[in-house]
Amino acid sequence: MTTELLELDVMVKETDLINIVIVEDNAYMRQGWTAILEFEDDFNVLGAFESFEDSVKSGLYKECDVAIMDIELPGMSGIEGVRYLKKENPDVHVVMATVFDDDKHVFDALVAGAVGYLMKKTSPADLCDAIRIANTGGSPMTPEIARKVIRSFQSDPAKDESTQLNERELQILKELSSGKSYQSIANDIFLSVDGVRYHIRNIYQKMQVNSRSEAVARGIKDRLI
Amino acid sequence: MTTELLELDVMVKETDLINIVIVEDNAYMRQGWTAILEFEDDFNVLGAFESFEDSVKSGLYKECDVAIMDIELPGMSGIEGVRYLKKENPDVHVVMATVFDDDKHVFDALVAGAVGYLMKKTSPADLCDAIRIANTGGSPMTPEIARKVIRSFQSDPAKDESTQLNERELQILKELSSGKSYQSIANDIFLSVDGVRYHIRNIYQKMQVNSRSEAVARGIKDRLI
DNA sequence: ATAAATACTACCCATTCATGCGGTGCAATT
DNA sequence: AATTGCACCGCATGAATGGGTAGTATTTAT
Repeated sequence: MTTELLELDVMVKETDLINIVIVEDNAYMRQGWTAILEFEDDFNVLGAFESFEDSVKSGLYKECDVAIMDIELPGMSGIEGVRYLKKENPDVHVVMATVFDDDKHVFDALVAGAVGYLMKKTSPADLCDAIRIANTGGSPMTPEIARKVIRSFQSDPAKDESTQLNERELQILKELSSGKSYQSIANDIFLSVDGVRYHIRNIYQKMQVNSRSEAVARGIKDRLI
Repeated sequence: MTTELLELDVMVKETDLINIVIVEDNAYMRQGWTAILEFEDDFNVLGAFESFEDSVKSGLYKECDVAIMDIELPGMSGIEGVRYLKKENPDVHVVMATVFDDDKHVFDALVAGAVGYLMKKTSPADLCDAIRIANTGGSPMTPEIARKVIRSFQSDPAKDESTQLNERELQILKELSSGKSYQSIANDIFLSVDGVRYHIRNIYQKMQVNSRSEAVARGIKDRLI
């Protein structure tokens, strides 16, 4: 009777439509995506949340096919979210959609279990395509991101000089590891604080990190210190 | 004539009086010390400066017997200052007078070349005594500081459990080394951000450091990570 | 000779950190 | 039953950090 009809209805939806969950803290972005995706005939937006925690509470993941997730979220980050999802609802295809395109974020996300990685500036059409790709087992990503991924497989020892720290940077990295403040380092090596910052930026970029402690940890592990 | 008299005058001063340079950025403290020391018959305050750089520019160190120096200074720190002085004017006896009493600051100062180490709360009388002690080749320091110094010689491997990181702390130290923010760590180990902070405080205290990168560096070197 | 590249210097701004202080709940001790 | 110690939570604040952007002087390349 009624229940059977309802069940049938659900069945049809589940098999025909791609069920989507959106997690994005920016309200404009979230609503924009929701509107775009709702407009597609083969999409069904189950819910849109501003934090990963909220999305979990909704319990929607068990019927979700594809999740679009921001990395920068209040509370648990998108990357932590993916990790969590891979344990609890491993069937959900998670696509990261963020503003970060540095190697670390990309790889962290992919390692954590994301199947795709988009930039937020991706066009609506591409976003939709990405979801369809993810749903059918593919890995949507921009060419730039793809390049990064590819590079990670080839030429592991292909460390060109652009990833090597020069004398100055090495010196500063050592100072960093000793816990000195920028100001102290500047005094030690006769540079302005901003001069020190200039080198530190470069160090972080070369080492693909974004904090002092990461740089120190990596530096020690790579025997640079 | 006049010049000879002047020279004689200087000679007398140099042999009779203890020539002192003060480096302390806090104006109240600086003026207070100056007043206290000027009041003593055997002291001669050559100058009082708010930064080490200023004190160097004055050129007074070449006739200075004892320098009282703060650690926390704008620009070059007191510890860096001592290091500098030990090269340029090694005959100056530097006494650190600061608010820090943690092992690291104490040892850094002493290693850098300071002969004494006082707390700022030291009484005027003790301060004067300290200067006389320093001038005659002694090492003035409070009993607490002395204890720290002594401890550094005895029982190097006497690491009681109070300096060992427990399970929780070790776990957090590892997270710290990976560059995660407090918030991320909190999510990872199911604690509040302030709970994480609580442990980090303890870690820093046990490891005698006061920054994330120092903790990471030490942790790796001590094979805790 | 002019255009890049390099090594800084300088500001700005939001976030993160370090740290002090007080408070809560719980378990072992006395 | 009262006390103490420990793990943790919250709040507040100032300093340090990271990232963006832009400008300058000196080399180096073209």
